[in-house]
Amino acid sequence: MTLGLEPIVRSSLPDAVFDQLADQILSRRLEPGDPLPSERELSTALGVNRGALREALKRLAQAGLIEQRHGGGTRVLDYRRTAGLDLLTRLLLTPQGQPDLHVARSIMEMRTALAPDIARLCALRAGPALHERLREIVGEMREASEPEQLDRLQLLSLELWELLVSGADNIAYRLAFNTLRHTYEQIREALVIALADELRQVEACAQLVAAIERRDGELAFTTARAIVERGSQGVLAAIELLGELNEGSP
Amino acid sequence: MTLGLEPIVRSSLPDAVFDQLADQILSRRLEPGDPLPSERELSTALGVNRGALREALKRLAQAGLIEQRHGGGTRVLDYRRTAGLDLLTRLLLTPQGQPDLHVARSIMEMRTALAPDIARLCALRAGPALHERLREIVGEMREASEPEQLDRLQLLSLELWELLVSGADNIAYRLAFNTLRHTYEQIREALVIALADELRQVEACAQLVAAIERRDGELAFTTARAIVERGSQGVLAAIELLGELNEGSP
DNA sequence: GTGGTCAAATGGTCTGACCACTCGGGTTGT
DNA sequence: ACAACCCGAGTGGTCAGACCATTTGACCAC
Repeated sequence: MTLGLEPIVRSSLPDAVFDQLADQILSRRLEPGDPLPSERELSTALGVNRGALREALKRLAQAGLIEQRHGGGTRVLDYRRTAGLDLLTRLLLTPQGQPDLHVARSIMEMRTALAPDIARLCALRAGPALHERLREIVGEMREASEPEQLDRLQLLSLELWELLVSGADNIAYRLAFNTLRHTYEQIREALVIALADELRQVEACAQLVAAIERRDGELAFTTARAIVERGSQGVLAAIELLGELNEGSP
Repeated sequence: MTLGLEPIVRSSLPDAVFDQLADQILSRRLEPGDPLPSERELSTALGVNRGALREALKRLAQAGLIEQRHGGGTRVLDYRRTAGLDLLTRLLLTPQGQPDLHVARSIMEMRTALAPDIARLCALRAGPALHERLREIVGEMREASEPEQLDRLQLLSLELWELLVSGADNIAYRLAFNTLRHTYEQIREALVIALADELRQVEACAQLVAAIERRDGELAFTTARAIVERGSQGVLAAIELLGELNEGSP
């Protein structure tokens, strides 16, 4: 029995402060170079303890959004120059909860650039144990495609790529994949539809796995590229359409 | 007059705590699932105030290394599944200060995958203002290559890629580039030597810029790929050699 | 077994104080 | 008039101790 229950989110005080200040900075209401109010001012203004505020500020500093100088105040940084990829998770959704099209396009492009190389390295480096698990996933994908269950196909696709990334034995790809997956999960439902074409390519996935088992890096590369481009092109086209619509009604 | 002075690092208490715990986790001395001592225990054990400790823990949680549960203790996570790309900065150097070869290889591979697409997008999207600045950089590169100044060539190369990333108009690439640059700067001096072959390709850079000015995405892609592969192959070969040496003397 | 109750341990928050550093303006010496 | 110095206000950094909120598991009643 599935009730569709979701765990209750109990956001802590520092989290709330972090969210609020991060939004102010990312929306350019606080511009790079601007000084932040003092910790004492901020804590009273936000109605939280200074300790809680400081935990939030430390996180903002780690994220590359602000810079604290002992005795010299706190300034807003230009996140486009100082923040790392992890910030993507916060950038995708605007404070109003809608996906930012420019960010979405960026993610799709990055995915298209990385996925083929991940498949290629996986073909070169994965062992038989991983091959076995890849075959299992493909088997489940086939099951989920006869009476088409897009939801399940999406989860299986994620699992497949999880395995491919593991097999690629590249920690940078592994971590970047984690970041992309976090952003992905924020709009998972919308992406089921946008990526439907890609998710339906079960046989292409089977070919990809076969190429990997034969340790054919180049074939794995091109096959993966074909799979991923199918989805990306669909999403990019949709984004372009939406962008033009938005221009008409600013 | 250049004295080669470096700014004095005044690491704060939370930073020191963060470093120490992060090293414990990344070196697997604390394994995923392991419970961390309570905040009160840790703070007395480390000799710092609980507030300072908490700021460090918050950062560890944001980095995806630990998970705090109100009332239920704090556990170590599997950073390979939960951390984002930003962690790369900490992974490259072992606690002893030596570069981790597996991480270095990963970074080189990622760079090789991203750089060509960055150049391609830059060719498609950059405007004349950027073209102008690109030409300037190439000009300076030529100056720095007659009596060969590898140091200066390295800085100019970084500037060039900084501009290319800007021109690509892709926030994901932008942020990933920031992360990679941070890791890069940690071993900049060693990389001057390892990437010498790549840095010397000033004329190839000129061709890349020319391709971008002609808005020829495909040409920019292949030219950039050629440039970057030159350096990566050298580094990868060196890494393989060092790896074999290490196996002989564990 | 099932469910309720309670106490201990843990993380979350608060208060108020003091230390360390930066910065700008006033002072001093020339 | 100018430069060097000094000092105090303001800021971030650290600390101690207390109380609140939640989890957890042991214990108990049914």
